[in-house]
Amino acid sequence: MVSEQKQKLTIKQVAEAAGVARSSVSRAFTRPEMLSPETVRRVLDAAEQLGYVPNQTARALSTGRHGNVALIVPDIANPFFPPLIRAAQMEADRSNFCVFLGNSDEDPKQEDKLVGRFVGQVEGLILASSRLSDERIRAHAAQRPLVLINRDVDGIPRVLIDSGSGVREAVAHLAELGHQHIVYVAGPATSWSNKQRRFAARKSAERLGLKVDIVAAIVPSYDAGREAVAAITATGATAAIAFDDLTAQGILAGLADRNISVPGQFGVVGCDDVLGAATYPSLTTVSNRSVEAGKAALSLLLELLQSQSPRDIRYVLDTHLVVRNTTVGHKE
Amino acid sequence: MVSEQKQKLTIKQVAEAAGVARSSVSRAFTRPEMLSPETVRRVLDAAEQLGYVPNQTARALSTGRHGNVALIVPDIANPFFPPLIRAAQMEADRSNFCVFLGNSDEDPKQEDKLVGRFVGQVEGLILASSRLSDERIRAHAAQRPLVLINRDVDGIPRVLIDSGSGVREAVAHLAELGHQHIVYVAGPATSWSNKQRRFAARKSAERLGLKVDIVAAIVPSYDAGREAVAAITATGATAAIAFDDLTAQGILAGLADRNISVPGQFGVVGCDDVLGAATYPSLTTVSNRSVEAGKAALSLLLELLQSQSPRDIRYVLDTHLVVRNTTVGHKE
DNA sequence: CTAAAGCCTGCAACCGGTTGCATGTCAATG
DNA sequence: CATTGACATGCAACCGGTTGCAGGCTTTAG
Repeated sequence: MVSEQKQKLTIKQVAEAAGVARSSVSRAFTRPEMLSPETVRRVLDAAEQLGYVPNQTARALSTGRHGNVALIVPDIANPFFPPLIRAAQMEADRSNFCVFLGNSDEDPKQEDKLVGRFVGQVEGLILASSRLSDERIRAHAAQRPLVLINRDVDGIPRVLIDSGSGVREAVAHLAELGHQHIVYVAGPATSWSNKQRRFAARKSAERLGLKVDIVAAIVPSYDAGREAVAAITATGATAAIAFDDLTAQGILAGLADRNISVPGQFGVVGCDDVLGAATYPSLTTVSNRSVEAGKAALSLLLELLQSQSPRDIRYVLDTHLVVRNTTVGHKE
Repeated sequence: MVSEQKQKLTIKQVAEAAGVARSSVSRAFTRPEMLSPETVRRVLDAAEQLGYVPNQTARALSTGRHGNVALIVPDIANPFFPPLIRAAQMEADRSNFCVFLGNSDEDPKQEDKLVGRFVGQVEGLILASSRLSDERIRAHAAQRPLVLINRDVDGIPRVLIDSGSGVREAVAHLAELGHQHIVYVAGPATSWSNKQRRFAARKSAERLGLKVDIVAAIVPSYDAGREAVAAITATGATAAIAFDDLTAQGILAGLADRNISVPGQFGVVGCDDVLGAATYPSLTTVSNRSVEAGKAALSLLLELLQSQSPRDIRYVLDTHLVVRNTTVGHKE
C-alpha cells in the first residue's frame, strides 16, 4: 500500500528500512550489478513498500543527466507541427525522456529566450524551423547538443525535408497543364523551407521556360494567403504555388471571393499536405514528411547524447507532388 | 564578452570575482533587497561579465520550485488541442514557467506513466480531456496541484468548456429545419465532453420531440467518422451531430461516397469549430473556447501554486452554435 | 557617551541523490 | 597456512545553489 505521506520520502528512509547505507540504495536503482542480488531485492522491496521514487532533480544535479529535451517550434497551431511534435514526443517517450515544448511565435527574440530558459534543464534541444540567425544557433549548439529541423547550418546536425523535389514536380505539373506564368507566394523570410521552395520554383520554372513572379505573404496563414490574392492576380499569372497549405487555403478563399474558379481559371498548389483532402476543391500539394522528421530528429539527438561524436550530420527526406483538384479539373 | 567556457560557471566563481560570499551572490539574484545596492551591483556586474546564469536544477533542489508545469493531452495532432497548448504555453511563459508536454495517445496507462515521469520535475500539472479514472486523478491531485480541462471531478480545480449549451442550440436548429430523427455520433467513452454532448443531444431532442439514436465512433478521427456513416444511414435519421469536427468531416466524406447530398438530403453538425470554414460544404458546428480554456487552466494553476488555498474551483465556458452550410443550403 | 536597534554579510547546514575510495569478508591459489 | 584478489558495502565528499542564524558595524535614542 502506498501511504499518503507528505512527500518526505528520501533515500535515507529507504536505507534505514532496508538496513543499508544510502549509497547502497542509490546503487540498487542505478547499478544493481554492483550489489549482491540479495541486497538489491531487500532495497527494492523496502522502496516499493514505502512507495519511494528517486528524486529526479537531485539525481540531475549530481549526474548532469536530466532526462529532458526541449523542442521549440515557431507556431504549434500551424498544422505542420503537431504531427511532428507528436512523433518526437513519442520517440522521446520510448527512452523515458521528457520533452519541454516551446512556441517561439515566429519571433527570434522569443526563441532565444526560450532556449535560455530551457537550456539549464535539458540534455539537448531540437529547433524546428528555427527563426534564429546562424550565429545564435551556433552559439547555442556550443552549449548543448542541438538538432535542427528544416534549417541547414553547416556543422550542426540537421534533419531536412527537401520540399525542393516536390516543388519541382509541381512546376513541371503546371507546365504540362499549359501554364506559362506562375507565381510563388512566399512565406517567412527567415524560413529555410521558404528559401528552398522559392529557389526550386524559380529555377525549374526558368528551365521550363515559364515566367515566375514572387509575392510575399510573410506569415504563413489563412488570412495572409487571402490577402495576397490581390497581388497574385495583379501579376497576370494563371497558377500559384504557395509556401504552405494554410496560405494556399487562404488563396482559395480569396479567389472564391473574386469569383475566379479553381482549377478552371486558376491553378493552386500548396505545400506540406496538412489539410488532407479537406479543402474544396481538394488541394494539390507537396507531400510532407513531418512525422518522420520529428522522429528522426529526436532519435538523432538521443544518439548524440550517447556517443559524443560531433559528426556533421545532414539527414534529408525528399518529397513529392500529390495531385488533387486545385490544378486539374475533377469530375470531367 | 561571454567567453566560451566549459560550462563550469558556478556561484563560487562569481563570489570570488566579486569578492563576496556565495550566499551574497545567491541573494543578489533572489533577494536583492537584503543587500546593499552597492553589493548587488558588484555581484551582478561580475556575473554579467563572466556570463553566469544560475543553475535551475540546483535551485530547484533546495527550494522545491522548479518553475515547470506539465500539460498532458490525449492527442496533440487533434486540432482541438494545438491552440489550447499554445495558449497555455504562452501564459506559462509570461510567468517564466517552462511546460512539459505529454501525449497520452488516448491511453489511460500511458497518461499515468507520463504523470509519473513528470511529477518529480514540476510544480503542478494540467490534464486536458483526461482519460484517467476519477480515482487516479484524485491520487495524482493529492501529490501536486492539478488542474483539469474538460473533466469534471468534484474537489479538483477544473476548467470546463460547456458544449452542452451549443449542442442544445444545434438540436433546436435542426428541429426548426424540420428534422424529426437525428443521430449523435459519439466519441471516446471516457471523455467527459462526449458524455456531456450526448446527454445534451438526447435531452433536448426528447424535449423537442425528436427521435435520437446514438452511433459510436470510439476514436475521434476522420476515418472513424467516415466508417460510422454506414451505421448512421442505417438508423434512418436525417441529420447527425458529431462528437467533434474531425468526425464530422469524416462523415461528410462518407456521405459524399454514397452520393448523399449535404445539406439537401442530410444535415451535419460538428463540435469544436477547429476547421474554420475549410470543409465543403462549410461545417455547421459548435464554437470552441479552447484558447481561453488553455489560458485559464494555466493561470489557475499558477494561482494555486501561489496561494495554497484548496478551494473547489469550477470554471465554466459556454458555447454557441455556429451555423454554416452543412445544415442549411447555401446560395439559394 | 552608552545602549538598543537595524542593516549587511558571512558561516555552515541543508536539499537528495551519486560516486571514488577505503575497508572488510571470503574464497581461490601457491 | 598465509597471500592475493574479487566482491560487496559503507564513508564522505560533491553537484550548485538556498537560508537560518550569528556577528560586526553603523545609526538612533536615552
